[in-house]
Amino acid sequence: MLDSKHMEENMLEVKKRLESRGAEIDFDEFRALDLGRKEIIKKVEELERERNLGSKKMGELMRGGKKDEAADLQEQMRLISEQIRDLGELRARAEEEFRNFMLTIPNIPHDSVPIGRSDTDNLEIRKWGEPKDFDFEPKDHVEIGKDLDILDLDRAAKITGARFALYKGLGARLERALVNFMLDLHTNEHGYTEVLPPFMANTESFIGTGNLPKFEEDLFKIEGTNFYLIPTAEVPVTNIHRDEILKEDELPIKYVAYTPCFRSEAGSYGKDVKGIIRQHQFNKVELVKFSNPNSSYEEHESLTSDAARVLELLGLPYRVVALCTGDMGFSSAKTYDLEVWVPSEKTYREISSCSNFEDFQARRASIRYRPKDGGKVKLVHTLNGSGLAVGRTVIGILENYQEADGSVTIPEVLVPYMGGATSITR
RNA sequence: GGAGAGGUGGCCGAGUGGUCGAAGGCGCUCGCCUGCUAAGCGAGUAAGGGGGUUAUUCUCCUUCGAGGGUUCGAAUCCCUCCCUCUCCGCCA
Repeated sequence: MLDSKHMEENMLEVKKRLESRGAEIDFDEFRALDLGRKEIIKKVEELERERNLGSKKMGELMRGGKKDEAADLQEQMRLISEQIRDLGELRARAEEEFRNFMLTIPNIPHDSVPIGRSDTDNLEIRKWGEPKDFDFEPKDHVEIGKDLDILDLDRAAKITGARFALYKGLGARLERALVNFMLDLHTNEHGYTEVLPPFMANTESFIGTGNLPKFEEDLFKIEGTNFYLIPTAEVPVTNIHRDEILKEDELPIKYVAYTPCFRSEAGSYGKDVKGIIRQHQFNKVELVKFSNPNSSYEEHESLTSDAARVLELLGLPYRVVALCTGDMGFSSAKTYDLEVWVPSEKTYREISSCSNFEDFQARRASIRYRPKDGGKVKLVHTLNGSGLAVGRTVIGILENYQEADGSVTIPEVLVPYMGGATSITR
């Protein structure tokens, strides 16, 4: 959520920046809702003040035993109370309307974000590693998985449906090995604290991160509750500190969490239907930071390189891309995507998305900190990034490490996590 | 699932209809004292919103788990819901 005061005072600027990401906001409506709300607040508060004064007087009269005077006053007060009740309802409605409006406005892109409309306008920042030259035609991960009997998509479809996976043998082991490898790396070497959150969260949490109210169709809802399956650990982990005031000394707080992620993938029919690129359920290790606003962009850089380090240690070629204004997520002020090389497609595919939300989520979720110098409490900045999406890392390994004989070599760092296995063979 | 207790400021905790945004303690900030540390003494210390200045100050309103109700007036009484704890039952 944006700061409504800032919006009011910099309307043209904000409008321009939002348009750069393709968001058309009706500022006339904003103004009308905001002014209407303030006007009614003023009226109600004036009446409430009268009521408070009257009540105080009433207390004095009662204690002084002046019953007649008290009776007169009581009648007046009754009228005021009625008005407060009526206007109070209007006020509640006006404030809710205003808030609902504000909740649908996306974040303002940071200055450094390239302007553009779609992913074709994204900016490549850097590349790491050399895509391998195969002296045979590389297979895609579906074929590899089938041939090695480690990935069974047909049976997953039988069990549940399309866009689900069944891993088998060393395939299942590889998924688990990656989760453990990533968690160990981020906790031991990058200073993150491991958390294991609930895999469902309530409406408030989803509003906090910006997934609700606008994107309900992307989520799986649990019938008969106000719980949704999490589409990313970002939701439960960011909400760890919802409605809290942190100490400045505690910042930055850095969490890493493994969770499965559940996405309805509404609107992506026919897209990435093959293999395990796009699933209704997938595993992810997520990095989340709560940062001092002064240093959130440094934290963003380091978070991105923490995620990239996983790819480097696994020896997977990747590139870093700065998303353009038109391609960024709703809540983000700036996003880098990490993209891993996929030999069968001869292209890079997203494997991690690292974002700085500035105070957008913090304002929605009321996550603040008390400055050391004793000033007013301030909103923190929140950040997160995949470190990494596990299923897509499996794709990267299967395809980049495949051999002419159909086997797949296990990257050295993973061997201890694979029970000593150095390759997957038929 | 059954029975009971409870949710109050950054934290703990008192408070059963008006004098309560709320005692006391802890923590924190500043000052004093002190060879260092600790202790001691004094003062200050909730958040959100509206108005006014916009630099500080000022002023008003709201908030005692959430939402309704009773009342001239609710932290306090009533109802519903959420959550926590204890005991019993069941269960991974």
